[in-house]
Amino acid sequence: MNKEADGNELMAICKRRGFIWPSFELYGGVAGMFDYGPLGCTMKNNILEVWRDIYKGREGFVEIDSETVNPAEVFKASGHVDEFSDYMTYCTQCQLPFRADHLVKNFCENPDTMSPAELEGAFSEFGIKCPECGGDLGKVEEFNLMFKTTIGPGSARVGYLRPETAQGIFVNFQNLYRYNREKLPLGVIQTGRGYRNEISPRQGMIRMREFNMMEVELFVDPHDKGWSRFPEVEDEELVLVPNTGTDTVVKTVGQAVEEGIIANRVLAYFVCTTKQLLLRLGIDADRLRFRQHLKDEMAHYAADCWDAEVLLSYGWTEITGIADRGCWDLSRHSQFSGSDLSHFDRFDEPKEMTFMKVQANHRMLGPAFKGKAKDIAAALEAKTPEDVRDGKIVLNISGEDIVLTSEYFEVKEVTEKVTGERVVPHVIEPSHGLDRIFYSLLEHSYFYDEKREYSVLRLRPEVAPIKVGVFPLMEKDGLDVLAKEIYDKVHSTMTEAYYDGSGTIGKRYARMDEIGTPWCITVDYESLEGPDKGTVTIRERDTGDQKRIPADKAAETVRNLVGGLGFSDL
RNA sequence: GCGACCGUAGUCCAGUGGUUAGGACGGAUGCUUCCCAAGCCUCUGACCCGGGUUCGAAUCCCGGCGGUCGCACCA
Repeated sequence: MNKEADGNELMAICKRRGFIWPSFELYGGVAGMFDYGPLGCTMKNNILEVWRDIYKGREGFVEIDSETVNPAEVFKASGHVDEFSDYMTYCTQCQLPFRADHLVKNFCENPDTMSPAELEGAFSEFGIKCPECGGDLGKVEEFNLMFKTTIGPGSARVGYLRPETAQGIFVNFQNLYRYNREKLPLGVIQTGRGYRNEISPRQGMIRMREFNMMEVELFVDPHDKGWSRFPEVEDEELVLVPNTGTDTVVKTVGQAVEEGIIANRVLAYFVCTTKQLLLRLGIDADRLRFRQHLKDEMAHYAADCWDAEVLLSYGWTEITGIADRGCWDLSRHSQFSGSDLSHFDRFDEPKEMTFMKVQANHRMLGPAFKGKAKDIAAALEAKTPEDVRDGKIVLNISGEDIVLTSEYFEVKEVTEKVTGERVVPHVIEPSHGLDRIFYSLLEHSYFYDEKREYSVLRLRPEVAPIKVGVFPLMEKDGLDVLAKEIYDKVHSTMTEAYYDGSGTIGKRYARMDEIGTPWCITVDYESLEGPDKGTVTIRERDTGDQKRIPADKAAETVRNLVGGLGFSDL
């Protein structure tokens, strides 16, 4: 066993010590589902708090919490219903799976609109066989990566469990925009579960059917993709794998933008923010890189996308994606809902704008069209000079084509004072897979200590579920009384402590090392009498070094250490 | 979804038709002034589920569920 984590040994610790448990083991288990045990739950919360500290604390973004079950309309607009739903068939002979609509492509007009029965009909009508072995094709089945359900009794209202939390933010854009007093940039964060009905989940916690996300949606002015704090990170280095090749390059954030490797400053800033977050959590810098999505790899909504990848026992694995989703989401929701989801971009000073405009001639329209004149005039003025053909404009008013000749309108130059324009905000999305980050931290902090002959999790104090073990050297002679007093003072939901008086002292240290507890406090006989009366020892996990500190300062000391104070500065 | 392999205490392994399923580690308890998984006592705890064959099944057969790996699928 070496420094690189052995996935099995690590998973054994996780299961044994209560980080994660495969779900429903009592009933045989379900692949791709895991429960967080007490230690895992605490550690997961700690990761969330660090993420919140950066996005809500440092950047001042706002947090919401939206529904996990969404009506179908949401995912029709987002594109997930179409993109995540395929008709599949299997060859009855060689069992290979095929997209049913692809097989009938050469025979039918609109294969993607056909029902399963129509597709099966087409197989027999056109004699379509398995392209691999020529065998008969089986039944056509819909395979959708989203979990489907119904909302309310009956099956009238179709709903889906969200495959990402992002849509909850997009559908609340108007509320959030007003909350932010109609200003951009507008940063919104949300954490919660997403669901994908994976065909065959593998790789443990890496591909889960129900998973936790920490998503950030930053709405920016499409004309301004800068970021005010950009200068702070300009000189920080990033390990990048651009999609122009397969080479890894090291560039500063500033260089990456200047050389056009990363599309814009705001995207680059959040690539860098992601690096800061991951390193602060305890990802090994040598096993972290940012890889740009290939053009054909990009999700249907993404304009540019960088993945934070970490090296795990499974290979390079995506744990965070930072995407520029452009105006896709808001445009689509605007189109499907009929609501205006734009931002009014006020110019610094109003512009005098001169342009050609179609103006209705009300004097002629009124007598000619009577009651319809008002609608016609409005429709007419919505047209542009380019709509004039052969001196005429054709309008369609409630299904009726109306041809207007030039006496009913005038194309003239007008000068207007324009104070701003409506734009659909672009979205920068750093989306973090919480479970994947959680697992990566365990792998990167896993260390087999040759001297001690057991495994140690070198977790950063901020994420370690238990901050300090509190032990009496022996559970008698009043040592246990003092140790329990100290435990009571130190232990809180933010600074979890663990009292242990059983077995030998070495065994207790080992137990704490194995779950990543950074420090242990031990009450010994010197604590009770002699020159060191009133002091206790505190031991550092990674070095085994010990110092004596006053017992009544234990709680304060632990808080300071968690806050970043060095052990050697005690 | 297909194929191969696999399924025994919390964990790792033994048992391959026949008494009460055995060990190690772990966990609990007690003793020893016990600072790095020390020793000793005692205790705890398992044959994935269902059916079949058999006098008798953890063991053989069938089915299911689950796992690992490969293929396929997927971010």
